[in-house]
Amino acid sequence: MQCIPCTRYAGGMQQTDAAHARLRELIVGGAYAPGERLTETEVAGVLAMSRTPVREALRGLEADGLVRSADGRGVVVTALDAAALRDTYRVRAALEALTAELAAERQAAGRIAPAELTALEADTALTEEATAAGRFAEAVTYNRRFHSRIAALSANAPAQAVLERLWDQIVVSTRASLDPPHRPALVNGQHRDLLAAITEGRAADAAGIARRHVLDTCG
Amino acid sequence: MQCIPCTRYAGGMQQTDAAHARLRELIVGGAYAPGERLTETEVAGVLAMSRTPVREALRGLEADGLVRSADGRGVVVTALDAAALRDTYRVRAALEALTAELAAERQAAGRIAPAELTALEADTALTEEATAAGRFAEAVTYNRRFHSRIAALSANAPAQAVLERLWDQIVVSTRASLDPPHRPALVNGQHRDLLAAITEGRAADAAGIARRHVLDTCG
DNA sequence: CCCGCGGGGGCTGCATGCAATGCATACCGT
DNA sequence: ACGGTATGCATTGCATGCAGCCCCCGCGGG
Repeated sequence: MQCIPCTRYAGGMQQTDAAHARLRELIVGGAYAPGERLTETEVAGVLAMSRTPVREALRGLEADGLVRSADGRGVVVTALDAAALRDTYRVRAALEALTAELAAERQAAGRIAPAELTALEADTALTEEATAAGRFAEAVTYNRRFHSRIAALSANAPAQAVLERLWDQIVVSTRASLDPPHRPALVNGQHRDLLAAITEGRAADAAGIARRHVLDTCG
Repeated sequence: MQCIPCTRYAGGMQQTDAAHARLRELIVGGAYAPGERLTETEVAGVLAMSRTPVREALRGLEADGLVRSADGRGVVVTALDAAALRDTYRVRAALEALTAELAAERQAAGRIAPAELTALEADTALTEEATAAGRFAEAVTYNRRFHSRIAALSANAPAQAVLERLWDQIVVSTRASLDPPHRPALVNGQHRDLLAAITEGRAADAAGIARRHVLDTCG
């Protein structure tokens, strides 16, 4: 269960937040399949808390697009159909283009620490290794980290937040078909290209490569 | 109090949804100023319901980015500073470019009813009229409707949803300074250009114009 | 006069009770 | 045997009670 960049796991961590985080992990991790139904009562039992925080957590997941309300009958894990998935990929492509562009601009302006780029390179290498070794689950994790890191380098919080949510939704709805990565060589090559464009501060190139990359992985 | 395209005001409308919708109107409408503090108890009193639905509504508004949790002391209406506002505008620019591009593509494919384009033209004209007559609040309303309509024409639900949220946030944080529209002539001219690009199915042009338009209105 | 400290109040967070709703099922009449 | 209806159950939505926390204010000591 890849512990995704859990935003602010520190501080409050009330039961509602705990329930939200836990359920998110379960859904994104595939423990609950798309289409599966969750009732507050049942979840409350599983998480050993009362229905109130569970209820709020479910509403939060609904706002995240991970579940849909079943109109008074609990919630259902969101299953994006092909069309919705394509729409989502398009939004992601637009935003990854933006974050890549911004990251490249910041690099050109000397506002990015070299260690950040090194880490990015490391993720690229790890993704390639895992792919080559057939450890696909691991590759997916590194892949996501690569993209998340670029989003972080853009220093654009709203874009970052939206992208995280989109990524979650995509993971859930493509889990069934994602195990064999589509074209590993293409993907990894594009990662290299993108990394190079950012490193060299070529903003427009970075944007174009990122967009193309996302749309290529789409279907 | 511009009655924004209230999504699905029909059907369920439980107290939680009512509270969410009502509070959103109040915040976006400016009745609650950025930085203002809201407590569940107080809101529950004002809306004449118990704290439970209010509590959920506040969480929903937080997910919408309209309020921020004051860590146990209620919530505070979000006030975006200049940097955050610029980041938000950049995300909006990327997404408006996407929706304009998609709308133009759909038009080129003959998938858009002429009446839709007529309505778009009408909004443009109304915006111009209101601007010329100095009725700025009205102009803002038509302006938003113009952009929302294009988003709808893109037939991309995720993009549409994100854009609505961004727009709300921007309205709240720019209300103080928005009353005098920045460069009316420029804005209206860009609307015409965008409308033309979409009508003629020039997708790439539409994307570029939309992006430029949003970034120009930014600051 | 300033600083530390303790009590009180307000507010949240959670649990639980209650009523309403919608569905499934079983029963009864034909 | 079949259709319609009534009943029971599962489950939500909301209200309220209770405990904990934090902040503020006032008081006493230095």
